[in-house]
Amino acid sequence: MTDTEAATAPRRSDATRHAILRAARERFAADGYDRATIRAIAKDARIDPSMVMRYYGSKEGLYAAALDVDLRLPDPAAFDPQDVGRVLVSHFLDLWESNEMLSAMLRVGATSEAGAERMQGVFRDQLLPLARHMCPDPEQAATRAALCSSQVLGLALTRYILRFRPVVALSREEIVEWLGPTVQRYLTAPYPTPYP
Amino acid sequence: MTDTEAATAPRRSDATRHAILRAARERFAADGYDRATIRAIAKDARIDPSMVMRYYGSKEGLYAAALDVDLRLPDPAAFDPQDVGRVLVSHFLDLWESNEMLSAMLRVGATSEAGAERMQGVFRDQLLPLARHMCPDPEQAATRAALCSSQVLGLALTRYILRFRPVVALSREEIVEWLGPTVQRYLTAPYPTPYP
DNA sequence: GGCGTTGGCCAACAACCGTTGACCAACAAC
DNA sequence: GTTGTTGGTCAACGGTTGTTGGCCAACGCC
Repeated sequence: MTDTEAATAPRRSDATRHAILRAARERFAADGYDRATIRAIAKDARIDPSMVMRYYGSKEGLYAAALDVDLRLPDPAAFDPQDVGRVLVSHFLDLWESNEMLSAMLRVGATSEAGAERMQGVFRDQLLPLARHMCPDPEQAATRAALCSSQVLGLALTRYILRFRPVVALSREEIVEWLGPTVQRYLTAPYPTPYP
Repeated sequence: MTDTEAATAPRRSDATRHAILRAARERFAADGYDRATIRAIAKDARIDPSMVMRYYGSKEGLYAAALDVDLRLPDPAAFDPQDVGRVLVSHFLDLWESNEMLSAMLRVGATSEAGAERMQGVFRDQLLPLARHMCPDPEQAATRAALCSSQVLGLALTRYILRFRPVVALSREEIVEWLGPTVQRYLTAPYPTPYP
């Protein structure tokens, strides 16, 4: 620490910090904001609850640190614009199943005001630029991006949170086949409902 | 009560019971299961918290009584099968905006296991029969009904819970125009994606 | 060796939760 | 007028939560 904000030599406590974050994501994803207690998170990370406070200040602070989400959306130049629907749905499925962060974010978003606002930010900042590149009229980009998120989040909600049986039973390919065209239409269809 | 389970003459306490239920629905819708405390609900209903326990046994019991949801889905014979998408989306919009029960159910469903199971039941029991009437292959009815709910609940989530700005800004007609065809396809399209 | 910093545990606090049971006013029945 | 029922309040219990502060062991530096 003698250095003035230099390359931050790795501290011994970094492992603990990381363990706390990992446990916090798991608990937030499984239990939501209220039921995910600091005590339970600390027990998972095998440290004392007071350590969580010391490293992250408060429960709110821990939540903010744990759910720093990057959707890692693909580059619009990397695929055929006519495939954007399938590509996106497939990507979100990957995201949701490889990482507990999104489930955590969704559960907390449905639980607390702060969580909802953070979620707004994530989808606005990351999905909107892609929508701007894909849709015919840039003025509609926000609306179209939001429509996409309504379907994608609806899938996540029914599949990972509410666990509707038929949605859980769907295979990855079936989901892409069903939702891909929907997302495609929301992003690229010339105007509301120009098909039968 | 002297009568053996007869027409139940209206008691004086019925008003209180009803006030409790109304307050409970509001609180569950606004705060979710955990944050909707019995004390707060009782204060809204202007009675003592212990009355809630007396009338509904426990918080779980209150929740079960407050969220006895009837989707009142329209009769399949009452509209053109080609319009089922728009009819359903429009109906769900009505439902969501006329009543706080659905918001409450969604928030609690995202919060607690019991809430999620109740929600499964509601959509399975009430949406599935309609799907059976509408879709080509009855074997797929469950899947198609679940896909519909994924889109409808995704809309409700982003509009009423997370309050994504562009979704909130959409007018009723725009929503019907955008989501109607999606729901229509999920219910009646002959097979996954038989269009470009 | 002495000593400050770091990483950690322990015990407690104040607040709030669901829940309980004792108590009370009003009213109807007899 | 007594008595039983109904609708309601009040005060408390036991448990859990986020949060705080004091104490302790290990290590690096001089």
